Amino acid sequence: MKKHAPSDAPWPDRPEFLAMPDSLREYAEWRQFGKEAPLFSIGECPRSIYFIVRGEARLRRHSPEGTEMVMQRARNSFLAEASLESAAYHCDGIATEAVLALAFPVADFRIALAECPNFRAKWLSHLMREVRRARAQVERQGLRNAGDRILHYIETECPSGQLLLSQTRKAWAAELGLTHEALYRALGKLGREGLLRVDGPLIEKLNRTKP
Amino acid sequence: MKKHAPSDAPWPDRPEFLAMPDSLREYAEWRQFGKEAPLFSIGECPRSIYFIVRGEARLRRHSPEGTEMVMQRARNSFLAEASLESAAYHCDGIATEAVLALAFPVADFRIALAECPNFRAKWLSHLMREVRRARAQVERQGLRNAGDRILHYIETECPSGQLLLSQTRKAWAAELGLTHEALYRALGKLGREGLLRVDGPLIEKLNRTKP
DNA sequence: CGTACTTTTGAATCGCATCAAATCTGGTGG
DNA sequence: CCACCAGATTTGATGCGATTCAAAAGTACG
Repeated sequence: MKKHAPSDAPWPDRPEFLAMPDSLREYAEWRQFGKEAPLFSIGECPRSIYFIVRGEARLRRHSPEGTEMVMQRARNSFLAEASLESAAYHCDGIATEAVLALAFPVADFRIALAECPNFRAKWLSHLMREVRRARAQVERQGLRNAGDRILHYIETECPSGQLLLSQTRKAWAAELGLTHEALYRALGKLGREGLLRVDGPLIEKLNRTKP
Repeated sequence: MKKHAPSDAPWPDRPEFLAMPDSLREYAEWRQFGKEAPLFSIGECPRSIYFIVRGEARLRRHSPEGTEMVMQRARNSFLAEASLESAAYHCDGIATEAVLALAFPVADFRIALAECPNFRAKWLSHLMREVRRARAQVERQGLRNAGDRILHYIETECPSGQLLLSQTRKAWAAELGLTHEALYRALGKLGREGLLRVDGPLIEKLNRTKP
């Protein structure tokens, strides 16, 4: 690990990070990104795998008409895991706030995966979780109703039924594939119907069945 | 491998299948499923990983209102790879036509992954491809326009620009997250606009830019 | 030949996107 | 501390496109 790690960096606690062999850690490089700064851009050849230590980064694409689509949000986790074997990035990687990240060279990453069984096992788990997450997102996008998407999001992302929104509602709308206006209105409607309790950034699903 | 393999079964040629160690093959079991038969159901504990040798099987879920959502189509490939470590299936696995499949016990599958580097490498590639595919599907569902989804599907699923539809259009509509009526109309419109050449089951994207 | 399903077209409806505009909020600099 | 500004939040009005319901024609299969 390069010497000049920011002193106040919290040490990542994710299993797939902890299982990483020291040999790979040696090659990691600390990098910082400002709000809206690109970690990488679509079409580029992946040289590093990023672990987002602090802040948040996203994988996103833009439709021809300009609508933004969010494919992944990474906080205290890896970003763009599937790029480990791609010849080019399929999405843009953007810091949505100030980001502190560890960059691992892909070649060293592959070697570590081949040589360290424990690390590999955790990485496999991580990938499978990512497949399930992406499929849950597909299912969510398939719901034609704005309210249903909101409820589905809370159900799949928040086991407790309580969502503490760590982003603006506008950004959340993009993640849900909605316009922000549609999100505001749907939140209001769900609140009035007693299906949701909205209190600032805290959004709680109430266990009533839809009439 | 159990003795009574159907004699006319084509031998799978997928790299992740070919790299499989013989030890794992020993434990595989041939299974057949009729049209619409369930390979497994949502909530069940995964006991087998299925490789679809002949025919097609799908991973699907139903929204509360009954709309069908297709998460994965498997032909000559594994189905529900992410269930290898789940306590329960998150989707239904359904044969959309007569299916011949190989069922591998999950425990033996995990052992083979741990012990056979070559197999493991192929499996990792396979998982990452599946992540990318799911994300492409997320992006597609994010397109609000029926025509855009059709074009996106051809672009991402058919490098040649030609799609030979191996399913009914109605089933394709479900995969695109559309009603079949919307799909028919959008196909007609794209044809009239000269963006698509539709000829029975062959659908070809023409390289004109949208006006 | 008949039945079940897909394909196709039509008309009405509904929800979301879009455009517009009025607050509200947090952060910056005077 | 306050004025100010950019962006988020919220509400309103309008239009478009997909859904829905309906029905006819085509197709596969026993």
